[in-house]
Amino acid sequence: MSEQPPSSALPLNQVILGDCRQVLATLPKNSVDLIFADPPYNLQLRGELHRPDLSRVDRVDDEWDQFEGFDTYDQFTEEWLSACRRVLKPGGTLWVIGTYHNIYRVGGILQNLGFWILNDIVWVKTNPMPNFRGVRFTNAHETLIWAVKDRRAKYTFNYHAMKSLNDGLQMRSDWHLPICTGRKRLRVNGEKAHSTQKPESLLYRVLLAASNPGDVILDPFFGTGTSGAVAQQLGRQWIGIERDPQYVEIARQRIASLPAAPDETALRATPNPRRQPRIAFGTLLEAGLLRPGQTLYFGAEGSRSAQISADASLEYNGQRGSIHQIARAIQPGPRNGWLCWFYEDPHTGQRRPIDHLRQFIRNA
Amino acid sequence: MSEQPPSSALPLNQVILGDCRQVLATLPKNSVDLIFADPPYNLQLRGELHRPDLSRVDRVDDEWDQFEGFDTYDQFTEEWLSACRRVLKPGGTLWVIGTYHNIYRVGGILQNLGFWILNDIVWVKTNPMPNFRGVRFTNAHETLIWAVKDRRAKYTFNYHAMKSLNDGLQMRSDWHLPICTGRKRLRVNGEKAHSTQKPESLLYRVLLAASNPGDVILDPFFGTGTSGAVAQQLGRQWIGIERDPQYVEIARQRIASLPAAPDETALRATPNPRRQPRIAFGTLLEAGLLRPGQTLYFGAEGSRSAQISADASLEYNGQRGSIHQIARAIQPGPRNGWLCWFYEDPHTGQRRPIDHLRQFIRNA
DNA sequence: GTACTATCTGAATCATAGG
DNA sequence: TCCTATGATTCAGATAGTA
Repeated sequence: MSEQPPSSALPLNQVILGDCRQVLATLPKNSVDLIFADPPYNLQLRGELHRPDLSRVDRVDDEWDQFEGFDTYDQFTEEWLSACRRVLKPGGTLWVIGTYHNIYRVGGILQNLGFWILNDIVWVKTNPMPNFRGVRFTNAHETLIWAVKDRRAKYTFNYHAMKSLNDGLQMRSDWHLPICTGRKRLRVNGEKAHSTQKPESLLYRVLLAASNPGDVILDPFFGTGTSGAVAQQLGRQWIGIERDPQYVEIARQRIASLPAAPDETALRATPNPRRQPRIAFGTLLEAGLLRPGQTLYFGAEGSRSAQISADASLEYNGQRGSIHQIARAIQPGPRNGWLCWFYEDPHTGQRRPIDHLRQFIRNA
Repeated sequence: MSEQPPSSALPLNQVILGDCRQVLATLPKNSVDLIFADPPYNLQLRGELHRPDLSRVDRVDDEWDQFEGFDTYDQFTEEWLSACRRVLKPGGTLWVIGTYHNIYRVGGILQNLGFWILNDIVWVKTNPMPNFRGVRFTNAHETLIWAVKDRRAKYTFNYHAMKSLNDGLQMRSDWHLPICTGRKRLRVNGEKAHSTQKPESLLYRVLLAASNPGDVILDPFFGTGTSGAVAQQLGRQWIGIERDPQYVEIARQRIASLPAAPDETALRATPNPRRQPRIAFGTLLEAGLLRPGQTLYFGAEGSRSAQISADASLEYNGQRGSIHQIARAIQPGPRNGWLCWFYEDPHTGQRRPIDHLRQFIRNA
């Protein structure tokens, strides 16, 4: 769980009707853990919402108009990305999904705003729509960008949960998932309710990877509410912002009809192995497991050795320092002294790593 | 074949030493059919990285990848992209490869310059380097952008060749190919000659998809010349531009030592779509296990033989078709081409069924 | 020659708590 | 902000060496 959000000020688990640029300005800054955004592809598509004559809008072949189109889209993009950045916690992360029509604009602008890209992910569609005219490659993927607000801040990544989800191997940046079809596709009067409904499997992986139960998930282009539905089922809090009243209504009904969230044990992701309490090397002396003057050997077989001083420093060829420092002096590079140094078992005469003695302390 | 290039003015099949921004300015405009560009990625790596076994990762720290910031990188990008655009024919296409470090800058800028994106392609690596610290997703892909100079112009896309290469299914925007390792990786004194050498299979697919024999292929960041080597083997003309004299020398030697290009019939792409076996025969070509123009023998001892075309079809006595179709043409009845056709082992001279190579791929 | 093992490596924005 | 100590962390494939 992340640090406590000022959740009293947040309209949690609600769909808010409005343009995300204005709505986001009303929310407290540094209050959201994760933002998932599925923005409109370009200005032309946005225009389609207002003007019925799609073909005219689509026939932008004049170079100036084209540039004009990019300019307007870029401005829109910069506005909603800035507004998102303000409400994110420093270690909060942004996910944006798009295609080649818009993702290069979005990616460049979010970098300019100071977002730090952690990965880009390709959603490889197992069942994409073919290219009917045979003039290009089948457009079989979409791209997600995962970025943190502040490069130096600690972000949430449930590494072990992802590894577990991927059958014991590290989760990779290519996700092979089917598109949303069949019963999962929301319909109104037989027609699909939203033209770009994302599959819940995609959001499941995003939220499981980069948030914890109780975290606040915000979606500035909520549409029919896939992100909210998955957040609800995964025990996350959510905020949806959507401009279209019809979508808002569909999303509200969709989420209201969900079963109650599973209990918390089911939601807990594969945890990181618990951090072991820190034990100082000197503790081994105090416990009598090693004594001053005793010899430690570098490696299980090598001949190099050092003497333990009463203050738990090692003495080696006139040098003096911690088990880590002396190990690095012998073999430059990152060294964990606990694994480098061996003591001689007084009974068997065998060498054992001093890490065994530390385990002994920890278990006691 | 595209319209006639003013090839007299072009320095064909040569590596030119110099900065591509200056060199491109000396070439005639509207003269090049396809540009493949693998620009510096601007990786911005910080400290050293070690594997869990404490071995050090040999990072990309070449001088050519150092930029002061996004501003400098953007300016550099705009300059080389503009210079490329000038020499391209109106229907010529540009391919650029990159990762999230740079591809959003590059993609945005090329759109601003008037390039029209046709597809983006993800090269999904079958054997990427893992994320050793477990703090992100394994970075398992790179992105290629395919764009045409003039949106209204006719560009080259060998749809049926791609379909044939993909075993009768439309070629998709996700390409699953291994990275360049082992013997294929050029070395100097045991060290890799170039830190970012691309696999030939990737260039093979690019050039087969978007160019025709005789076309002029230009690479402004030639490096050790993978694009030129593949162009040569596919019967395309090529121009390489490279700043580093060492890379230039390596590339020249590499291409000079190639076998002669196969004849033109072998290179002609299939005019008609065909049916699909389970494993694509074309994969053997992409993997470099067989090459265009190579001879296959019908049976382990017979004298009948056929030539392999670049799009993985066979040519036999003026007939053209899949390994199965041609096998049936020779011996009517149900035939499994994988078991009928034999290749000659280059070392032992023995004939072996191509099914061995399929097994090799399957095991790999 | 074969089978098995050990070693090496690849475009990577690769840690964090505590003093 | 910097420094130090401690701990957490890898997959596929090729090659070389050994039995």
